[in-house]
Amino acid sequence: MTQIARTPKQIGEIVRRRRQALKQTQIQMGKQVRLRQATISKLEAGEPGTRLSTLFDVLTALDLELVIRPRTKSSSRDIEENF
Amino acid sequence: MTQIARTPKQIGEIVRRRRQALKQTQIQMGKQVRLRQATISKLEAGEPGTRLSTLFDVLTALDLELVIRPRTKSSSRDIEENF
DNA sequence: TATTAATATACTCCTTAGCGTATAAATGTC
DNA sequence: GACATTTATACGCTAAGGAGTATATTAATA
Repeated sequence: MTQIARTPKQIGEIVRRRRQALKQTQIQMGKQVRLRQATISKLEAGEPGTRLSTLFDVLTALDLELVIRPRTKSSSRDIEENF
Repeated sequence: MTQIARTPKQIGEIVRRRRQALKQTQIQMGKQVRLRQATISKLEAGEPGTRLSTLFDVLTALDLELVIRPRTKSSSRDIEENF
């Protein structure tokens, strides 16, 4: 139930899966939080330039929350991969 | 150790506390991930327009990871507060 | 309190998100 | 295959992030 996201692409995937699990369309979601269908499409596609406010709007619509925590041992060794 | 962020401002606070806990300056952090000191300053201040890529860069520098999960009962009742 | 380090602002430039609107391209359904 | 629904793209436009650079403010500390 709790998924780690290390890149915008991963966030997009999580959002998409959740939206589909809730059986909602991008348009329906967009209406709830006043975002265009195109905007949601790009977020799900993993656009790195997506704004934090947009992400939070979407998380709200999907009843998801964001948690920040120290990287776990198992994952922290791939830090360099991001650069 | 694991903190919930529901707004850009809360993310900023979490980032700032973590950075200070690691005894780093905004400049030092910025060098690690090629971000200007000013950019980090704005993120910590809670700029809603901050880009996802910027957030991930910062989380990487601070050895933090982002988790997405369904809202907990205790917190889900304030969803409307975001709108 | 004088000085130094750290953070917040400012200015110009370039790029891009997100808006409205519209349509192409997939995907589903009969 | 035909039609409907959903998602991906496109165009013009406005607003704003982040770059470089520089400086004003605000802590820290001698």
